[in-house]
Amino acid sequence: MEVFNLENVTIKDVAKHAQVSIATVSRVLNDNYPVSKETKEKVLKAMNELNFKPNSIARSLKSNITHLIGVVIPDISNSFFMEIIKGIDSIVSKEEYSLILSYTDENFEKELNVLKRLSQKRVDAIILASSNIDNEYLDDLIKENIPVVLIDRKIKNSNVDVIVSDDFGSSYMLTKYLIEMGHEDICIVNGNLNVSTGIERYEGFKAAMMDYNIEIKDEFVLNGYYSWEKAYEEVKKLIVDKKKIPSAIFAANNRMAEGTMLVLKENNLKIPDDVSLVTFEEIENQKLIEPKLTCIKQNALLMGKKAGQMILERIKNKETNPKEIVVVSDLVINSSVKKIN
Amino acid sequence: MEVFNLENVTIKDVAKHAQVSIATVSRVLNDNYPVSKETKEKVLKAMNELNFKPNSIARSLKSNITHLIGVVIPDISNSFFMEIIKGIDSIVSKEEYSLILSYTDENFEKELNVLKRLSQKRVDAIILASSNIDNEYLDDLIKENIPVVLIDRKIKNSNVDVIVSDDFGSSYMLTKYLIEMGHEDICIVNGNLNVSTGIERYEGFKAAMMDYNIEIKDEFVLNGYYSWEKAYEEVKKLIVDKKKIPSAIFAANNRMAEGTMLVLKENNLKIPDDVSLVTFEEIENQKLIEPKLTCIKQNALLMGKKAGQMILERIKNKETNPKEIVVVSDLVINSSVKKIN
DNA sequence: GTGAAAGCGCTAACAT
DNA sequence: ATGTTAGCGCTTTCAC
Repeated sequence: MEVFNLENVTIKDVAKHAQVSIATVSRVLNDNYPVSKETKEKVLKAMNELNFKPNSIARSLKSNITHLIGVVIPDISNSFFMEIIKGIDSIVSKEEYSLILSYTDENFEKELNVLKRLSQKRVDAIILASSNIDNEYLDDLIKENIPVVLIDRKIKNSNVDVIVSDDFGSSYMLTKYLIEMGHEDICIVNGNLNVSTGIERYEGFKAAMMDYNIEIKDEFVLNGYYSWEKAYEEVKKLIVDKKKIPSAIFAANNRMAEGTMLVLKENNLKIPDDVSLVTFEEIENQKLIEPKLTCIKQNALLMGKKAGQMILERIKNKETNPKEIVVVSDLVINSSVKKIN
Repeated sequence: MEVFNLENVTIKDVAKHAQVSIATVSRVLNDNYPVSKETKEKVLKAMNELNFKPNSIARSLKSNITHLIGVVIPDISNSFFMEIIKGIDSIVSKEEYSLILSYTDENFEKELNVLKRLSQKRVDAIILASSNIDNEYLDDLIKENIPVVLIDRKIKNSNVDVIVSDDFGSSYMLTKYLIEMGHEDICIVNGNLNVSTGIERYEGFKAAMMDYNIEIKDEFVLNGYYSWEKAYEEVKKLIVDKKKIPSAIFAANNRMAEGTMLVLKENNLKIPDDVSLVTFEEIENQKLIEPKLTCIKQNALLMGKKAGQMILERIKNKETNPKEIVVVSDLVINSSVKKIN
């Protein structure tokens, strides 16, 4: 009785065992060229007996296909991005793709490193939520023929597929809602202003304020960089140190809304009685928290699915024109905004 | 002026351009054999000019090293597991490893598929939080010489590295706390009982109840399978349909505690006045939720870091004896348990 | 329908 | 110090 080395069985071993050539083994493996029924069975039997597993690295070397997609997001703790991942995975895993997940903590240096690593790994494509609106490295990826789909965040002068929400429009809508509820002393906790979403949400806010002829006070423009901690600090400075209490606060994402909410809670400021609060994207465990926050709710899962579909198309056909898809978001009105007058 | 095909520059191209042999190029690339200073510079210059990027697939084929680590977890929405990922990544990314992230939704079928895919991808190692305490496929991985580190969840008869919390002990401690606060009518919302943590938490609960001579009522043993939705349903059945209200509820993980909490909230049952609630692992946005839940808090980040260190050691040295590391958890006492009598 | 052989990009043993 | 060459496991062209 022969003893087989189970560790590294190659088509060569299978060929020898089945007494055929390695070409034939390859053919039954890929089922892409005619092989007689008997030979096929012989080979299949041999594969089974030897517990053969094709080496996908060798395959990749020939084919230049790794079945790997790099996903780069800023924040792995943010359920918004995790929903996106779920969406992506639900589509691409059907076609046997795996995801290399990397996160950048909104740090552009880190992002560049991560992208380089992914390109060296020869991933078939990259899905990116960049932490900088200027990203020249994107051109390198294009040159290397690695398809890129941008998700959530656009990049200036890029000529690639994009999937975003209507950040400007939604932000405008949310601000308008505050204004129509009678608020004027509105504080905005901005996101990362090096990022398209950060910019557009701020622009949407400013546009609404301007359209209603409401002045934006400098001290009410805070910079939270999409970070829980930073938002907490900044809002605390405003409310505790400067003792300025706006009538409403607009948090440009969920994490910052959470940080803001904690400041309010710690200082016994009731929402909406003392301060109103709205947020761009729902916070975690919204259902368990009083009051429920009025917010823009994005469809992260759908965004992820669209990205998955797009990237698969792009892998198959690199030459079509890039598309921009805007996934609509909802304004969800809850009880965190007080009506004034 | 020569025009270079930037897309696929190989060491061959570099060699030609620098007028040296490919071996020399390889040597400067790896810096592992003596090369004269001048030659080195020539080669480096050529690499730069051609924008050469080594093909890591070809490297992998020779070396059998992919610099890829597969991470398999049940739930990508659970911050506990995301913390673990952060811990792992913080260690292994220093050594240029990337993570292939896969999740299983507590579905063992899916887990097997995912593991197979990872093994075909020739990942250098796998970090696994299995959704089944019996996992014979583990033996296959071992045979294929893929190191495995189990995290959070043990597997029966496995002879691999393991990093867990003291589920039994912590569960015992948490239950004991409830009992010493005077509770007897305690309902447990169990996790997945095909999983070591699910079993051990339940065992810890039973042991404490037994030690204090308290009977466990059948109807108070619920099965939430570590799922938010399932826990919500089961607790609702108990409280709304059967109208049985325990004096305290023990949720065996954070997601199930959240589901439980929502049932209580929807039915106007106040914690801790009407029902006490404790949870194994802190819920999301704990700080914003009233009341703060008394809980076991695991050190997920540390668990991840340990796993990262272990896997690196294991990759370097496959032949040492497997270790089991138990990371201690804290009992965090908050205000969700009413003192009775 | 099947086999022989070249080659994907790189590493490393061997030769000089 | 540098070059030549075999070979990692697979696919695919070219013969037969």
